[in-house]
Parts: sequence; structure tokens; C-alpha cells
Amino acid sequence: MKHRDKEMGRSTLGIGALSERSGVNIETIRYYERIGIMPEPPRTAGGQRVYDAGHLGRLVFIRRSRELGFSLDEIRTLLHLADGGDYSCGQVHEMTLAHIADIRRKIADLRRMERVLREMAANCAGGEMPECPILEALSA
Amino acid sequence: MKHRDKEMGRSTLGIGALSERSGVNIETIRYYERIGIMPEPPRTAGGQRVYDAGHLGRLVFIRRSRELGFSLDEIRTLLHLADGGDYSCGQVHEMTLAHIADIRRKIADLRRMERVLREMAANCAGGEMPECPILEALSA
DNA sequence: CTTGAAGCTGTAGCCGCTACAGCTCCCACC
DNA sequence: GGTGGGAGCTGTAGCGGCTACAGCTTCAAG
Repeated sequence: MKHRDKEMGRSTLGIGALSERSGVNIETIRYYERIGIMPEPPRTAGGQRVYDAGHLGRLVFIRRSRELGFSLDEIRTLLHLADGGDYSCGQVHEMTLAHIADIRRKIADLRRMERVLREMAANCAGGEMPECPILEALSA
Repeated sequence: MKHRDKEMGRSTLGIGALSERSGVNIETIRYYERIGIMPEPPRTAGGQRVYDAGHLGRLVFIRRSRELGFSLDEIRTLLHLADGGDYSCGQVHEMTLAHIADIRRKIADLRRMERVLREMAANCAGGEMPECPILEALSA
């Protein structure tokens, strides 16, 4: 039996199990606690962290939000809204729309980069000649 | 007369003028020197850096490469190829293509994010209801 | 009871800057 | 020739979001 709870009652998790189930690195979990977006969990007599399903949910929330490109600061706000219970769904909706606009800007930037690079690469045969049109283009 | 060269002979630049003409922050120029992608320039008797047109060209090269999303490490390689003079244009071409592939991956990632966020936002009226479908979706 | 994995704290490093503090230097003007 | 003040100097610390250690302690299976 590897679990500390003997499969009875609500399951509790060590940090390793939490990491595995949430998909978040152990070091990162402790980091999240340090910066205050994960709560300080109870500890065993010996000082080891003990988590429950609530912690797991919160951590998954954070991971999925990160995957969608929210900053930890934005996530902190989202969590705060959720924690308070008194959030208006409208605020969350608004943040999401703002974030979508952000992402669109980034995509536009990257597309511009790609176009310029494609043009440069197209002018460059890639042979052995000493003057490279790509380098020329960049220093001009 | 603000310039130190009296408009005769090749013009030399202080770090401030170099910054202005290259579009690169003064602090950043010194940083580039520290990490070795800009050479240590000659100094005045008093210890101030003195630049010339060559430095300006190199710095513009770096800035434009950064704008196109190359990392300083990639730029270091590009500069090394250019410095050696013995680069094959093919290597530059290859790096550029790899970088384009990188950018495409990033664009694809961002598009996925945007799609997911749009779907979540669409399910969210944004009203005052206590349960927010966006938050639900993220913790599930 | 032993042993080895898991967990603990605290610190330093990554990238690409940016921002200071607390100096020194340069040079235009009087 | 003096002086005032802007420009430049070095060195260090901070940002975000982790990651990687070193050097311990604790836990649980056998």
C-alpha cells in the first residue's frame, strides 16, 4: 500500500502523487505555494505536505489556465474571483476576451515575422557564396 | 557641436548616440557587450566607450534579428558565421528555415488557445450568475 | 530496525533585459 | 580657466515562471 490513506475515506495525497495527478512538477507546486496561488496545506507530524481533492482541482485549474496562456497574475485574479464566490461571471468573461485579444496580437506579430523570414529565405539560394542575402537584409 | 568628431573623418559615437541611431537601449548595449555579442569598444582616456559605424551595423543586425524572434544564442551563431567570413550561406538558410518552423509551431499553439478560449467565452453569457462556465471548464 | 525513496528548506540559475545607486567624466558656456 | 549639469561608468538586483541543485529529515515496506 503506497497511499497514506489505505483507500478508505477521502483520499489524501503526498506532493508526489499530487504532482502526478495534476501534471504539475513538484518544485512548481512548492513554488505556487510560495507565491501564494496555492494555499499552505496541512502537514504531517514530520512536516510533509498533505493534499486533498480540493488542492488537486485548484492545481488542475492553474495548469489548464497556464496552457491557455494566462499569466500567473491573471490566474491569481481568476482564483480570487472564484474563491470569493462573489465574482460576477461577467468579469471572468471580460478577462477572457482581453486575453483572446492579446493572443491575436501575438499571432499577428508572429505571422509578420514568418512572412519576412520567408521572403528572406526565398532570396537565398543557400549555396556556398560568400555574401548571404539574409545577413545583408538584417544589417541593412 | 555635440558630436565628439567635429564632423570630419569617420564619425565616432558615444554610447548615447549609438543607442539612438540603433534603436537599442543603452543598458542593453552594455549587456550585449557583457555577454559577448558586441565587442569591447575602445575607450577614451576617461574610460568611456567609443563606437564607430561597424558597431552600429552590428547592433542594427542584432536588433532586427531580435525583432524577427531569433534568440541571442541564435544571433550569436549568425554573427559568428558572418564574422568568420567562411560561413556557407547554406547554414544561415538552414537556421532561418528552422526558425520559421519554430514560429509556425508557436502560431499553431496560439491558434489552439484562441479557439478554446472562444468556445469557452461563447458558452458564457457573462451575466451575474454565480456559476461561471469558464471557471468550470478550467477546473474540470 | 534498516534501508532507500520521498520530502523538506533554501539558494542559485535560466533568458533578455531593465532599473537603480553612487560614482566619474566631458565639454559648452561664461 | 572654472563650473555646472548631462552623459557615462560599474555593479547589483529585479522581473516572470519556473528548474535544479545540496544537504538534510521523514516515511513506510520488508
